[in-house]
Amino acid sequence: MIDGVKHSIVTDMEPSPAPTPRRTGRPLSFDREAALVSAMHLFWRHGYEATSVADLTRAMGITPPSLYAAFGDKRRLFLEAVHRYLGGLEAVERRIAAAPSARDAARDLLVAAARGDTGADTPPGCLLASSLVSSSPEADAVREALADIRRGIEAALRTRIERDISAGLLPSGSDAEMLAGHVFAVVQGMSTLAKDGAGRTKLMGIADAAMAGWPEGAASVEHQA
Amino acid sequence: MIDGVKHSIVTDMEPSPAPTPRRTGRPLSFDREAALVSAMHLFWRHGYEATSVADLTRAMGITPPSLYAAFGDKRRLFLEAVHRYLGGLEAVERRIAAAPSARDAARDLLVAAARGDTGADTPPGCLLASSLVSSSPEADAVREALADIRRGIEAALRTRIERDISAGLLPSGSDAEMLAGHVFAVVQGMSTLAKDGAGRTKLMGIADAAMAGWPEGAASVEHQA
DNA sequence: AGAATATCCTAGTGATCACTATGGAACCTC
DNA sequence: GAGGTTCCATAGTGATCACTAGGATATTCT
Repeated sequence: MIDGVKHSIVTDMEPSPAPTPRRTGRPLSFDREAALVSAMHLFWRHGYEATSVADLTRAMGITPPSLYAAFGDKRRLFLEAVHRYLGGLEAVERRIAAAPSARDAARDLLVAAARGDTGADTPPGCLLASSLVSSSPEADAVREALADIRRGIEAALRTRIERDISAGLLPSGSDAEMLAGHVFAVVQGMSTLAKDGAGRTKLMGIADAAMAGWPEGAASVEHQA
Repeated sequence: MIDGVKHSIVTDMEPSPAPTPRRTGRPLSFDREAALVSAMHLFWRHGYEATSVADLTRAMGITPPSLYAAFGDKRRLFLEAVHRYLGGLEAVERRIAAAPSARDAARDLLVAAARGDTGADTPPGCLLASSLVSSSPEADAVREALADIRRGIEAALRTRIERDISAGLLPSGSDAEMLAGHVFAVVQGMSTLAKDGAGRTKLMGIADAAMAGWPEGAASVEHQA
């Protein structure tokens, strides 16, 4: 609970205060969006702490003062890159909520992770899962912000599962927290496997194996109350 | 394939060259084993890169020259801590090979991970899974050594599964690589969840959920050839 | 005792860390 | 153009990084 981080889906630690379009003065000499994407790729490949500001400025093609003027500091740049990575945090959760069934939501999440972790033009693994799992004390606040995002996505999946249980589409004995936790653990784990060299075929097979235990219709189930 | 790391279970990058008992000279003024355990806990909590030599010497109660004399350097100290963490690398793989069945091996691995990730007197998460997933270029060799250990354990599980398939204890259509990969992904993922705050009850439930899809006896199976 | 050996601590190595003060340059509105 | 505003690059800040000379100290061997 460092620095007053609340357990909300939208973390307290917002990236930058919205880049309001300037009306006067010298215009930006670089493409802010392209620079952000470069930074995202660097964080994606090397993680938060192992990516230095010098690395970032080199890849983004700007000098340190420009980086700080445009993005605040390394921490906010990273969080903005994460938001950009997720295509907007809310989009992920909306997509889970809008899935035809909890099973579809779970499978979509696994397949999207398997694909995203093994893109031909992107670093292996998942930015959200692997860029900051262990941290030094001074990066703990950033880590906690990431954990908050992870917990938010997991909670969205759990909520979706609970909805299907209530609607009778899943056995009433199903444990939504464990089902969601399992799927989410696989998503996290696939990122490490991808970084260790696993390819898309393998991750897709793992997604299948993970879904094999998904409860069938509204029949008997092993965790009966 | 940095620095000639081979894909063997015992990595090229050995920790220290076996602490041979000295016969003359000033004796060690500290408990090498206790110091190693202190270092292990620090790496466990903060990861490889976020743990500085200054942090280590403070926790171990020794000065930098003593650390370097006793353990080589930070990299070798870390790898020795990992070996110590696993209770000897071979022990893990021997245990997998010696399990009564592949199913037992998988379940044991998951339960051991759930327990190990949530010990009352140890940091949350798994040293092997979480201490070095993303790395700077100069730590890549260490990361690759860790990945080698991870792949070795996964391979041991896959081999154990293949044995049961050959023996007819699992459906012949079972895919050993995917089953092992799934279990291993869950093990990795549980570590992140533990670091994000998940407790033992939750991780045990996830272990159950992961095993729910394990193929039954030698009957029909969905991945039929 | 004296020689040999190995560890001890103090103090520092150059390199890199995230980050910024300063002042000139480029754009807007007038 | 003039004045105001904002971005640019140069050049640095002190702190920390992993690591190590150098000389004193403690133990064993002869």
